[in-house]
Amino acid sequence: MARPQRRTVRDIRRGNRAVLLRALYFSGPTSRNDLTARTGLSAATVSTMTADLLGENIVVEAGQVESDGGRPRVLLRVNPEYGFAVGVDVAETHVRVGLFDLEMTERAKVDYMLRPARHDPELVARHILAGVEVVLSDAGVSPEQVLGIGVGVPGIVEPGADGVIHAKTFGWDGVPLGALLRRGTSLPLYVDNGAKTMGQAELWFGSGRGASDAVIVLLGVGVGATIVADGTTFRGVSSSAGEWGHTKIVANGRPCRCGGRGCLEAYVGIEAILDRAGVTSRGDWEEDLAGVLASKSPVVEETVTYLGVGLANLVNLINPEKIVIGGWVGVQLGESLLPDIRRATAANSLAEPYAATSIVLGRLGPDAVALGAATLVLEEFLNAPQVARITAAG
Amino acid sequence: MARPQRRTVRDIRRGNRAVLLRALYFSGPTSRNDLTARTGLSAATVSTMTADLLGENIVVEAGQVESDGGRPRVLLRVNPEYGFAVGVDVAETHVRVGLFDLEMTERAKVDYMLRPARHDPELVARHILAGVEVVLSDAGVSPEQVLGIGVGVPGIVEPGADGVIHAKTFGWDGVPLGALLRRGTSLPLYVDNGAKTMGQAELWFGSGRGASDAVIVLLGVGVGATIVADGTTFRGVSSSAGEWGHTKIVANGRPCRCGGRGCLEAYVGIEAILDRAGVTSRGDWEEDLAGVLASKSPVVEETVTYLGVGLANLVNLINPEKIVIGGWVGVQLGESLLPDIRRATAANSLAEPYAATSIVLGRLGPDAVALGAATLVLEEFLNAPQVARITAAG
DNA sequence: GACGCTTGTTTTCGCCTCTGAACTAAGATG
DNA sequence: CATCTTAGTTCAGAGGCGAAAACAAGCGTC
Repeated sequence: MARPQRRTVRDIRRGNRAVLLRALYFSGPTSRNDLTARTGLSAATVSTMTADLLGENIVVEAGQVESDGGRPRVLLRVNPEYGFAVGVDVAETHVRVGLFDLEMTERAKVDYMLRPARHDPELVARHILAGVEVVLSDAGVSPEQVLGIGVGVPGIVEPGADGVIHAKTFGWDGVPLGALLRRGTSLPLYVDNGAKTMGQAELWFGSGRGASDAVIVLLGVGVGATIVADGTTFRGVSSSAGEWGHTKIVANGRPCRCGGRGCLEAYVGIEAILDRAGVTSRGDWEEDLAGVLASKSPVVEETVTYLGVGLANLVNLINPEKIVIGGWVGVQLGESLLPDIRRATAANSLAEPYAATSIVLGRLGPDAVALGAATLVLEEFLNAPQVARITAAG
Repeated sequence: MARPQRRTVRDIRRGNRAVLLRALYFSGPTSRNDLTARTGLSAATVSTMTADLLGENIVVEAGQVESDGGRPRVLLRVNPEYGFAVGVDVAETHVRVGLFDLEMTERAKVDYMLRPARHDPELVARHILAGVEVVLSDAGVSPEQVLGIGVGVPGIVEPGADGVIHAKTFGWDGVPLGALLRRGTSLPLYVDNGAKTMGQAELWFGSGRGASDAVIVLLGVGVGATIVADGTTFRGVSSSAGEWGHTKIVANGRPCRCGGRGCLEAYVGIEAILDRAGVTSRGDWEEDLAGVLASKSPVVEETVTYLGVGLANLVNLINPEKIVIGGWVGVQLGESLLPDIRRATAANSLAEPYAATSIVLGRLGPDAVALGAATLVLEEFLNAPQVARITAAG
């Protein structure tokens, strides 16, 4: 029934430091003066703390701003090169590895194609480890500068150090990807579900920015969601919360590749849409979907309705401030049909929660999964900037 | 993106005091020695803090326990009579007001019948205010000893001081119940949805005890849920999260009294069950339901299936550690059909989250709503024991 | 250009909290 | 009654915060 186990006077410093660092990160270049206002800390505390951070090279000066008739403000910002984060997207058809600086600017990236149905865990792990070396050397960054590696994968990731993955549709059942990777690197690892890392990206840098209660849905080959409660991704007891794609919207409905029936994914996943439209794919799903959308087939309207039902269930159950529709299928549908999707959602929601929700499209492209994975590293950095690193660097 | 705005050294004391008080409350009579172990605080801190609490009469001694060969331990407990909480249940057919001590023992209660379709807000408010006076005088408790009044109501309660309620099925649309009550009392008020207060009760004192990620569902005339994430009730952006009864399980299905179609409530709410079974009620729904359950009608199996779908959606989306089935319909169904309900849920859930969930029956009776409402007061007390009160009392 | 005015940043000082260690309390044992 | 054991209290020290004084760095004015 709640477990805030705060304790000693040192925790305060740590906590306030995190607050300050976050303010600095998200407010761009800011003066100490602004920071006192933004954080609620006293000027004295801001002064000593920024002095620490400057000394550790986590924060750097960024020019001055004249203030009418007084001492000019010195602007401060997080040093984007203090450290780097690797973000990895393990998808159905490829493994993508990106290197980001602390501002989440991509410095290098590399892709490895996967032959469908060839998702050998060892191979994937080798791709990732090779990719890390490639992006580091491409960008001229040394491993000591890397704060961690975030990995977004399909399926359910067990909590725990081994990063064990269950992804039925991927052919992975109990694959300890984290352990496999740890054989090749000693950097901190963060393995998470890809829909969640994409959600993290949209929440921090995309359409979800600033929302504290939000749902970011991913529509693609699979269908998933990230539920954000009070600013934090909601994971549930075994980290599998958000399996929206396999919630049932038609009791005893269409069979789904998960083995169940009537799942949302069996109506609005790309394979389901094409199947229902009677399209036999020649390989390019995006083109196929464009064709369906252009055809004015009744399947389009049905899809919108089903999607509306799925979204409405989120509205009623979660009562989010914002719903972000992401994933390439989601964006492609949304670009032409967003008003219809909103209408369908409204028709199936209670009035009050619907009125409190805005439904928008994601605005990060296909790199969102890798970006979000890197953001896991950033989040950790902002929460507890390692003093150990600093002494090593200094 | 998270807002832990901790600040000064005083917050530590407040936080640690709350930790200590909670440990004391939930561990029953305990020695200071035990408390150091339970809270992680140092013996010194426990000593000074318990001295404070004893001085304020919030904590009292409760005997001794000999320890083989040393100084005996002095047991401490929260003083159950330090203060009292009023819990109110505003239901379709009655208003119930209960007075509880800090141990949540009911000291007095009173009921007021409501004629169906006669839910005049003024009348309800008068009943509540009258009820408070009655229970106080029955129990010989003075208003100064009351820490607050919790009220559980149907429908959606807007966040804010006025306790504005939207309950379509109740005929209330924008009723400021909080404001109405404040005209007759100056005690702290906590107005919340009845399904949520019931959930609170089951979470703190019933089958949900100890779970930090749980869902407590209420099946009765209406159908709702309390979602507990990390020990805290999840409310969403406008406090309406948990409207499980109006999530859709059959796209375009049976019409629901909310105006929508295919809602879970339209299949497993009591009216829906009786309607689908072709029963014309003669007024006693409990008896009617017992009749349907005894009849071996296929409606029973269907109901279990629909309920399983609804529960499975919670399992997939929320990934709770525990699902508690409450409400009189839920308990009546569960008593004979729990294994079937579990089976139906398993059939519609993903394997991993289902394996992590246990589905159990609620064990608090029909008073759970009022008890939970009073628990809102208790929760506040445990979080921030008012020093103002103390100086006034001492 | 000296002086005051304004605004931003740092330093000083007092107060608060926690903890470890020394100390006191209260019983058991022989 | 001396000693042992366990429980609880007191004290000194370290670390943290905020208010306010001090310092810094410009502008404007006479």
